Amino acid sequence: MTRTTNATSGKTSEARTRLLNTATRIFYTEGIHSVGIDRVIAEAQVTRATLYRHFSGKEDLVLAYLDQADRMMRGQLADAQAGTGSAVDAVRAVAKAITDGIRSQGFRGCAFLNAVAEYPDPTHPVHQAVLRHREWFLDTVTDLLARIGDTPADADARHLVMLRDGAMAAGCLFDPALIADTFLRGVEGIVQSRMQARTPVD
Amino acid sequence: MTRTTNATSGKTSEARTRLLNTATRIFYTEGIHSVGIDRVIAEAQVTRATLYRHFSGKEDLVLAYLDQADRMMRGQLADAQAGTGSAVDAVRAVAKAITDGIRSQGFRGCAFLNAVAEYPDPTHPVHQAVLRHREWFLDTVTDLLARIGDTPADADARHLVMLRDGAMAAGCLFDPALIADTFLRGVEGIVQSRMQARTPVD
DNA sequence: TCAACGAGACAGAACGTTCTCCCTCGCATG
DNA sequence: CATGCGAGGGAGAACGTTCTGTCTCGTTGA
Repeated sequence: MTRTTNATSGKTSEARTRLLNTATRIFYTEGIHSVGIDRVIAEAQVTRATLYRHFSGKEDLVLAYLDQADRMMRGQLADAQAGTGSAVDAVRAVAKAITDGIRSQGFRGCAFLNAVAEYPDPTHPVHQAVLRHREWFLDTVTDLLARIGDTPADADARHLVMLRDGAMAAGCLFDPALIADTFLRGVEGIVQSRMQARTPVD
Repeated sequence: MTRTTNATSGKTSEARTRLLNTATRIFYTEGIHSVGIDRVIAEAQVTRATLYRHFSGKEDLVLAYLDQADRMMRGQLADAQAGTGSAVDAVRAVAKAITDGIRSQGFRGCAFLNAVAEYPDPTHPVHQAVLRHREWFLDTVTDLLARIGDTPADADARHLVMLRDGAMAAGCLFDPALIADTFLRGVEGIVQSRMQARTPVD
């Protein structure tokens, strides 16, 4: 997580920004292992030395890529929830944000699921970054669902995350509109079942 | 899809079998792009020449790996359905086969979802092999669910496949027992809703 | 006799990484 | 104001390693 800043101003380097944005675009679109450093520095229009001035290596660049994606997603979820009155609306807004992503052009699945497929080793920093992100997401969804009804939200949250994972995985392998529709129906089912606020089954 | 057979007997070469089994194990466990053919030929205890005698290249080996996985999965599903009386039992048997896989040691997610994460190009043979496999699976699930109730099965089948994709993706990133439990609950919900056999909502 | 396989050298390319050299700003100090 | 210094960046050579793929030659066994 190298974060170089201009010595004088507090702004981050332009070259670093270009580098990270280019890496994000290429890694997300084409994968990580199949993309060499040469591709990134060429399309970012920087030199090799510049890359290694800002990042300790390719792995560091990958971690920065995932870190940026993580921040963006947290921001997206915060924005989606903002302005919603009820918890139900908040869940629906989050679900809509997800389907908007799936329907958007250039959608290539979940950056974290894609990354972890290339880093199966649980001890690898990239793998662990994915696990941290997923832990945050599950916790966030659990808190959100807990505000609907009075039953424990853990199982429903896992259910929703499972649907999301499936939707994100299949969104670029099948008709995105159908995937989005299926996901939204599933989420609505979870919401409806929680709104009845029955006592726990177990 | 090179398929070399011994000229005299109709049996496939032992070296080829060793090669393919080794490739299956390593590709599934560690990914594809991060594994060189040196690893495969070393652990399969064959020479480089033998590999290129049976496969035209690494890509061909990857395709054979996925082809074998596809055949195994079709066999698993057929076995799971065999001996089940009702369609409901068949669906439950398929679901159990899936959760058995998730709970099994060495589970690393869906071989096809993992592979497609490394081959995002839709025109690539590996990517297309994944799409063919997924098409078959969705069709199979659709036929299976159509035998329960009298409502159109397409939406429910997409729902079940989405749950499966999520379960397979998260099965090696979270507690497999909880993932399996969540998946089975979701499948049971689909089955129950179909058993009520109400008329189509649309 | 002939196909399958082992052993290993080899080529050519791509990989990530480090290196030197030079230029150009911005700014702090004399 | 002038000077100089250091950081950021460009250009590119070079490192050693690894990769896929091809090659020759010897051996085995049906």
